[in-house]
Amino acid sequence: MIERTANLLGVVGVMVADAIEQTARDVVRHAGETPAALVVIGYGFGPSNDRLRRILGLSHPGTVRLVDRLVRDNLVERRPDLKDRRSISLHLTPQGEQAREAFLKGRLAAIAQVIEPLSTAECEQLTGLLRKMLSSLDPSDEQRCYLCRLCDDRVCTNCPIPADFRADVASA
Amino acid sequence: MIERTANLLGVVGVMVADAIEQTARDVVRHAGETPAALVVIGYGFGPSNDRLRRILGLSHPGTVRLVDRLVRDNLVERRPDLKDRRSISLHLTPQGEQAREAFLKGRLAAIAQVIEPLSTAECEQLTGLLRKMLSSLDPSDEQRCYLCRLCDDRVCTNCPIPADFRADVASA
DNA sequence: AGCAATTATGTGCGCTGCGCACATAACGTC
DNA sequence: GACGTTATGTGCGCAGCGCACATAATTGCT
Repeated sequence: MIERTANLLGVVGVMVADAIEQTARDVVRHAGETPAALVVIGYGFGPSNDRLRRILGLSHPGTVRLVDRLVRDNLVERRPDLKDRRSISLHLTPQGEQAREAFLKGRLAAIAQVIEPLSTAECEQLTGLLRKMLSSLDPSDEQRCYLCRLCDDRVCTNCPIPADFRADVASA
Repeated sequence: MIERTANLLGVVGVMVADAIEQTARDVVRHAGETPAALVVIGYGFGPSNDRLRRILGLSHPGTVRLVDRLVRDNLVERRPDLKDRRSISLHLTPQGEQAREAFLKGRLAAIAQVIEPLSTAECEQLTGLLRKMLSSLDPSDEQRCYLCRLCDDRVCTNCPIPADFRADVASA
């Protein structure tokens, strides 16, 4: 019965998402895609407004206002893009780096609480199943970026769905 | 490394939650706790505003407005509570029943797509792991209700976290 | 070089979902 | 029958987001 499995995964999925959002509210004091923006900008490749927009799946004005919030909170700064004076380049402030670290750490801790009852062997089992689910997806590049928008790259080794914006990190 | 497992679960959890919310937007045309309200009211025990508020974890005014939306859309009706004339009793209209069915079906379908690459044996494995995670939780009754707020009771057999509001269904 | 089409950013405006403070009606208790 | 409690409903405002529009810089075409 795949339906029973799906139902349980639905409960756990929502539980995990709730825990992550709660962490975001506690640490970043913002909801929606704002914490994801913090994570993505934190990769340090200095994305433009439009690049960020595509990764987060937001409208253009929504992204502008999102960045406004982060700038107002001294978490992000807009730098001029020297190669294209229309564009801006988004970078984290030291406070932003700190907030990003705290959020990612809180995120992992919140999720770890859910898996805590599992034994080490069961964790390995679960890892295998999750990897299989993720690697079997056939999303476009943009969708992959969207999925990875909250991912903690420090612990994401051998990622089953490498988002292509990671490539920009190297070139930054 | 529990952290790598946690990170992957974070990605899948958000993916599942996103898929469920997308279904809600498509079918119910509302976001937030509105689809959950439809599911909970659909149990048919005629919850009061306050009962619903506690299950969904919303403020009282937020719940009133939520019900306003559902009433405006002809999905829910407020009936007088004969035993307590302060209270109201929330029930789905035929349209509401239909919307609830469509949402729950869409939810299962969306999640099933994520599990689809797994074999039958792997599904069983996953079910066991999910059940262990859920049954090991130590939430209060209210938290349990909150977790089950989107659950499809038609396929939830031998629930690891039985929400106590289910008991009201029998007495309704 | 010059001018149109494209691209990137920012602004007014409104919508949805939600919480706080407050008001009102019914219940229970003494 | 008066008072505290409980249940519902109402202004009001805020966060997050999208649409339509405006403006500036780049690209491409001739």
